[in-house]
Amino acid sequence: MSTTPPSSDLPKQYDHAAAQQRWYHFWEENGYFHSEPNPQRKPYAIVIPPPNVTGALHLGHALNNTLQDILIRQKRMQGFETLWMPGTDHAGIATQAVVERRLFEEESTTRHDLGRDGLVRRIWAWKEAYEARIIGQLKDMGCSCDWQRTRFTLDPICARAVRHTFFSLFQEELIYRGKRLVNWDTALQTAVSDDELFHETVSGHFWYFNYPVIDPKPGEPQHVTIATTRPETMLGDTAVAVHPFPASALEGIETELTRRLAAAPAKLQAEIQAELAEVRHRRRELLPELIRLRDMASDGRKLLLPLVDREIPLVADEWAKPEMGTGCVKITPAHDPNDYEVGLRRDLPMVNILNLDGTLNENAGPYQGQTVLEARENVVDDLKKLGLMVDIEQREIDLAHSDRSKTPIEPLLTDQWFVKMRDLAQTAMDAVSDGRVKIFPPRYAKGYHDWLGEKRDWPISRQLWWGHQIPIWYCKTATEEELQQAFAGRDDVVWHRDGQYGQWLICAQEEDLPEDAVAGHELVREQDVLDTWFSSALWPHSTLGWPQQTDELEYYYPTNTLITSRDIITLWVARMVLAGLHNVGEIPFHEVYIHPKILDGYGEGMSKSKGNGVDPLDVMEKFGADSLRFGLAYLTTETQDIRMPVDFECPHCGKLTEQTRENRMRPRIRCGQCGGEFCTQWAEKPDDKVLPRGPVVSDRFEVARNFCNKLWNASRFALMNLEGFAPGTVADDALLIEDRWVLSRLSTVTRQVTEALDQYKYADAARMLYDFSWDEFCSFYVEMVKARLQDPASRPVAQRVLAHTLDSILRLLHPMIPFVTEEVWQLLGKVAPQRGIDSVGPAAESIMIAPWPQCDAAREDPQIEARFARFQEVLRAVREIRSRQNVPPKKPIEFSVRCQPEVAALLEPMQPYFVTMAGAQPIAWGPSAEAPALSASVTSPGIEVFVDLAGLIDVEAEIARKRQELEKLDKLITGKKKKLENRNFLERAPAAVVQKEQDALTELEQQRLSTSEVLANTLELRLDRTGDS
RNA sequence: GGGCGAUUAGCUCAGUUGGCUAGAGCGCCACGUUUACACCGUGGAAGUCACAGGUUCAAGUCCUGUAUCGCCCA
Repeated sequence: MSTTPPSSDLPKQYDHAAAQQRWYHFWEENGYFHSEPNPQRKPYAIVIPPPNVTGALHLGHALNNTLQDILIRQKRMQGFETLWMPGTDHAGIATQAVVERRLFEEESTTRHDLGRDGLVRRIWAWKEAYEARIIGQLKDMGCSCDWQRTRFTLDPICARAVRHTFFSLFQEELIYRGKRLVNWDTALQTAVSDDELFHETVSGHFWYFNYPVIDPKPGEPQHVTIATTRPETMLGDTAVAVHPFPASALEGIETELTRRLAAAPAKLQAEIQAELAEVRHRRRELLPELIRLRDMASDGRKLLLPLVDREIPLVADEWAKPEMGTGCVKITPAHDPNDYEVGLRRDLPMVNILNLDGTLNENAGPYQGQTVLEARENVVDDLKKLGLMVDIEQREIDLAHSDRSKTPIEPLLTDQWFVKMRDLAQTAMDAVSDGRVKIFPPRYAKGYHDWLGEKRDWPISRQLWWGHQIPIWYCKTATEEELQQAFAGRDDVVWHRDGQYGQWLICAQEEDLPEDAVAGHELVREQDVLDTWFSSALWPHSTLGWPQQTDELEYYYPTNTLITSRDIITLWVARMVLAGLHNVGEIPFHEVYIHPKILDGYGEGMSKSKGNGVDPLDVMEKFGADSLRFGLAYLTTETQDIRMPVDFECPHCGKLTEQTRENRMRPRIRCGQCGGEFCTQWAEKPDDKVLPRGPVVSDRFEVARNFCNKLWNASRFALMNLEGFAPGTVADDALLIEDRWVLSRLSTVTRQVTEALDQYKYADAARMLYDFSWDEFCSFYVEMVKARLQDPASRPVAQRVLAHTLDSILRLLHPMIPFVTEEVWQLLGKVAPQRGIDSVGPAAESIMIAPWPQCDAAREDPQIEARFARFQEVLRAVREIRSRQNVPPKKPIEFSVRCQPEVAALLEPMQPYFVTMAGAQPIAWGPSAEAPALSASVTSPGIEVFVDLAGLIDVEAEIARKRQELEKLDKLITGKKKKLENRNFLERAPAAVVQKEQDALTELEQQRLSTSEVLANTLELRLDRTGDS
């Protein structure tokens, strides 16, 4: 058992660092995080979205994991057998890229120097380091993951699941090998994905060339003119396209522009006007030519591709834009994404002219061996010599570059592996549309359906070394009989014929095949690895042991909830659903909660590359893990992303410097207050790095920090006043008003918080608990119970209710702020180990495993709550007058309240509390209560409060006040009257609403009457006084 | 270009099925160390609910359009 400081000597400020250390170990050592299948209880399971081992966790991860831990801790307290399955993701390309970059920067080594095994070893070392760091961060945050079950997407258990999945998909012929245009990085010689590109505008040229027409008919043109920014690609042209309906296309554009012109603001009109003129010009001058070409295309006319002298067709396709260039476009299907689509549509040959290193191959004829740029120059020269070049324009070109090598990307047609999505996608769509998988907020289901609905085949191969190597062996020479013989009696090897290359594709389910597995033939292993998402798609069942039918799989699957961010709904969530359905025959989770994104002060997403990120460790160091968690939960609303302006905190003087777009990438910053310099995450040079680091923080966590501290101090008060605590139940008639009230509110809040968390309304739950703890428990209950705690007669009941209420508040808050609640729970356990008011029992040895509070409808008392509301209203009025009139806090005052008898009846029992909480003594209640001659007043619906301040009143202040009030009342009364004079309103609005408005008007008029009376009195008094002096 | 979301106090955000005399925290102003808390207490000031139309007895809330910002997809 860990030690806690004696309760008599608690610090005024909660020491988060000490508590975090103490209690995380305590929980872990007691095995509270671990879960085993237990038929006695219902399971509740969450699988973590495995963080990349690329780097440390950022604030987005902190949010994601906080929300999961809140649910897991709540469900654990609710008695479920809860499993939070942790782990990390190998993140193929990202991790390999990071390690390769490091190697190059630090050792000037490339992956080719190290070789495949060498590189993979280095990446494993990186993974070990970062996995440890990530898990450390999650532990710092208090995450209650079952660490004994930690998985990694590349570990043997996950690898086996990947092999089995690949095998069965291959066996079912849902995996195939095919061509695909990829973004080829010629420097690194790998394909890169779309999100690893950046676009840069470079200055280039637009060349116009003529392609001769073969055997033109009389009246037909001798040439077709095309334009291109990449002349060398003409060597791979397999067609020239012209629009199939140029007339209607141009007409459509003109109509659209005319419409836009009419609607456009003045400043845009000139631009549209110019476009319109251009289109009209084209309709007159160019259209007849385009129609002629279109007719030639449908007549099957061919062109002669210069330089390589290949016959290519003229085709009609909508990709040719009649409003652009010459209206004709060359088609290079193997080297342009749009042309590739045209090639598929028009069934054109695809001629690849590039080697993997970026030089031209044998299909480029005389240009073979030249680089792209050399070929470009030569092609242009040669076309010029042939007299086929008609024009050159200077032009800005948007060029895709590889983020990793910073070199231009070449689109390249290569062999890739694919998963057929038609049927798999449908199963995943059905699971959501028939409600087996529910997505929250529901609007995100649209993107899920739209994306899956395209049913595009999933390219799963990557030209990398870090990942699951595809379990395929090629064999060109064996016959089918030889394969059957070699693998006789084995059901873990299947093969299909690859017609395109005349070879066998052999897939092995469990074990790698030796090169000589087929006697007399060589097997060659596929070098590519699988897309990372292929392994993460299996995460919910692979982590539970699939393909083995483990107890865990049986018990926890399907898991309950998946919590993730919206950018991977398609990449990950959709694929988990279809993989789960395919492999296990069951959805992977019942509900998906999509949480907000964290943005910076400018509304931009936080990212490493932008330099606007916040490190959760900085937040935890300054504010504590509880504050980080509560702050994030408090901000997690349904529709809003979380905007978080951030500051650099000067390590010398503590002064904050706002982080701006200008300074956020700087390696060093000078503090505006003390002039001291500090370094940032961008520091790389030694003379920057020696400076102390300035953490990036956000004051948005102050609310949470203050709240934790408030809770700590209220607990401190309770602990200090629970001395001599005697456990015992409390009979209803022993409860005082404030007890009944706080118990009533506690029950309501318990119900509302439970409901809010069930619907992933984290912010609502956090706000309700914040408001209840601070505004009701601290500001009222604790204040009101103080006197009773001094009196031996009333002390025991007060102690019991106080201990019980604090106990419940702690439990309700525990999922959000686990450390401070455990700290207090342990302290409370020392002074009140047995507690409860309905029944007395021992407190759980840890709040983590204490039962979740139940609401108790019998305690909910509208009468008491109404009484309290009135009390608070009057108390506020008295305090307002005191403050307005500058009456010293300790000076006793007297007041009277004019109100209906039933309101007076509600207020009367509260009399002693006015004395203790506002230093004010009521002297009269009810309809006949009169305003003293000299008074300050506050008027609110149904209640007028007068404070007798004879001789002390600041008359001018009251007069000004009353005049202002009258003005406001007059405005409201006019509005209400107008409404009530409106016949339509009286006739059409529901009677209850009309009545409500009528009552409100009566009330306002009453308030006005009273206020003007007081004003008149005061004015009279001022005259008297003036007369006196 | 398509889809989704946002726009409410100086800042960051709440605001249920239309019924609102629009709320909170921070910041600001005034007062205050009363036996848990200055990471506090009490009170106050502060809003053309982005803009323009429309529906309705009634619009912060519903509809249409515009502007600005963000995210996703091409």
